Amino acid sequence: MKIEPERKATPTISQVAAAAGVDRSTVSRAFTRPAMLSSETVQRVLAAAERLGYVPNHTARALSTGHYRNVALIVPDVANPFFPPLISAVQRETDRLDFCLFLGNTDEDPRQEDRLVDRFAGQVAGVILASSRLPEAQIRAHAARRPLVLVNRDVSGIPRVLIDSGAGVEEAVAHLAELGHRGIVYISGPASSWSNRQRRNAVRKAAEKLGLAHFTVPCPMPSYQAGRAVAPQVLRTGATAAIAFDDVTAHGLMAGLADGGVAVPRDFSVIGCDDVLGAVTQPALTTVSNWSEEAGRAAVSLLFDMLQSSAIRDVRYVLETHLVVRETTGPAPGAAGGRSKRPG
Amino acid sequence: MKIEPERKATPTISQVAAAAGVDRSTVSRAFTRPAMLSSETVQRVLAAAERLGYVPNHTARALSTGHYRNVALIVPDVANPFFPPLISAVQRETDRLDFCLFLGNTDEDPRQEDRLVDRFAGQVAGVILASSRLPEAQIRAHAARRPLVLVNRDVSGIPRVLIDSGAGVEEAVAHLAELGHRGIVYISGPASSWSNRQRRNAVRKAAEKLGLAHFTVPCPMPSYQAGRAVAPQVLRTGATAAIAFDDVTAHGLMAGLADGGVAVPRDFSVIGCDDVLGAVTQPALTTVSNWSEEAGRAAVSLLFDMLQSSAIRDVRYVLETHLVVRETTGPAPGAAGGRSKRPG
DNA sequence: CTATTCTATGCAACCGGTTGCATGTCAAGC
DNA sequence: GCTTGACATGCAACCGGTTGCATAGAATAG
Repeated sequence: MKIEPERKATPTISQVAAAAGVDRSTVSRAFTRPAMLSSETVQRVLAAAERLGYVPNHTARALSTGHYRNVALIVPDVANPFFPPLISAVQRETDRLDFCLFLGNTDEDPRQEDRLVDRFAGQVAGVILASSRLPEAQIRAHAARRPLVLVNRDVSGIPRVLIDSGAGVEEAVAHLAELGHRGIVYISGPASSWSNRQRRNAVRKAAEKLGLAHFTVPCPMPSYQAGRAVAPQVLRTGATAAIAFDDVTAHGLMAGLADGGVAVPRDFSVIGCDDVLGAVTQPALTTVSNWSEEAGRAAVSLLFDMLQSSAIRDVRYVLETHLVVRETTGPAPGAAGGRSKRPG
Repeated sequence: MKIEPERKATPTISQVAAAAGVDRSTVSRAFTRPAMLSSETVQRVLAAAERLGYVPNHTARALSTGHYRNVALIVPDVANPFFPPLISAVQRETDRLDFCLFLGNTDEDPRQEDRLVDRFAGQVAGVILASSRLPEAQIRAHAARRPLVLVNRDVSGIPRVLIDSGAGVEEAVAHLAELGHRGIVYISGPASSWSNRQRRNAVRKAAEKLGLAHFTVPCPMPSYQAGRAVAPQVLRTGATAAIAFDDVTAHGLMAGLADGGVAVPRDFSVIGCDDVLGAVTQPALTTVSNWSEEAGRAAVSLLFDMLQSSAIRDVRYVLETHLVVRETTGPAPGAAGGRSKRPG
């Protein structure tokens, strides 16, 4: 009466051994260390395996070797366009190294993030945490139990790859100053986001250095809708330009401005972060570049470094960013700024 | 001299057994069937486990039970906005059922798809293949070996969830006809895509029924760039409206039309498919709806049905679509059509 | 008070591979 | 021609759990 649903007729090493007339260990070696066997035997075993449709069982192998050829990647929101390129890169890399990738989605919820890490434990070689929303103590606790790499989260002692938007944001502020803007707004992202803190600080520092007035408008979620909703609040500051936490928020803001009859870039300038929308907005969005694919690749690389030498070093892998000027920034309205177009 | 990188100090069932002064099997039962033991023993074992920081090993359990509490999802392109909501839904569902999710990305390459299915085999309870580009024979071969569910691929005998864009596309053609358009273009997607064939056929059938001229312009990849590139070719047909394989292609087409000075919807009408861009294009895209989240949920549900009752039935789960009219469709230029705005 | 049924636990085999060691074989070395 | 060694393969233990069956002790029945 018991149901045996998933036990399909997958041949095991024993069946291949029987078919080839050798010991199970020989079959195993034919796959893992063929050089150890006579090429004739290898041929015979491989032929038998092929004929039976044998595929080595990952699980059994992991159990006996203790090496789980799996990696887990945990992200806050698959649907946020920042992540798909990263996910894609991580998948490509792990795949190249013959590993399988587990994907976890936390919906921006730290508790869920915690649960996922534990769930994956025991079947992965290591974990990559992208844009973790977990408190530092918990990250450390997890890192103590298993190889762990962070993306866009700066915890000393834990290998991490950081996309340093600081430089790009600085350029962005300078660009706005040069266009004659005297007041700018930063539209913030999730409070627990490292990138958000980094960007906010960069805006503040650069604005102060250049003598610009600066404001922060909070935006709870990095989404189009949320960005659209904060437009009135942004305008109320009296600033003439905004730098948003990410492109999606910036895109929403543009829509919100359009709703209020404010033209971009004539009346107001907008800059995003992450460059994930490419030039697909109308007008094309000026933004801070961001090689998230590169970040994914680097994260996998770091993780495998850890697996190979257990001497856990303190690695901090920083990726540069810069400003990509497109069409959403222009001279400050009214002001005499912007070296061109001086109204007669 | 051997490196033991990933073997962290995780206690095993044996150590807990020793600490609690019982047999390994008793420890196992304390976790899996506590009712079978005296509550006193359970307490003692659990206490010992707690003290040692014992966590059951997923891999070992899977090996001995034959139940892998993992599911694999394979998609052609994580970065295509059609997939993230689907991925997210699948992840959420598997998670709810206490399963882990493997993610595979094939880059639209059938060979890669094939390799991935095999790689995941042996550590998953089942596989979900979304928008498979594999020939039917190979899909059948894989389905014969393990529980398999298809999304947007119609192979009889294999449980599948289909997003029936037929109805929505028909509505789209009717909508264009009503607006006075006499010639329409279908911009096709990947040749091996079931959705593409379905949409192309729906356009043809509906156009013939309504007496519209129809053309097909091939577009190798469903991407913004590719869509943009085919604009001249689309215009050359002399049609006044286009239905694109997906929103991304449609969005690209809009850009391509703008490049050529063609205004949407004044000079040309555009309709997408999948409704993944929401209202974020400018003007907002008229499109065919598409609950890809619902598809993800349904796929997981089907897969678990299969796991529970091995009586593999022929399930064909169809999701409806309809036209979402926004701002990229308007009366045919010049023509007397469109019941409003009759030029004097 | 003995025979019988439960109940709680231990024993040992098994899942599907891997791997250290033992063994058998054949060729080269002296 | 016999020893020595290299090479190819088999044997069996092991990875960390699960589970059918056996058994001992307690509870129940007669």
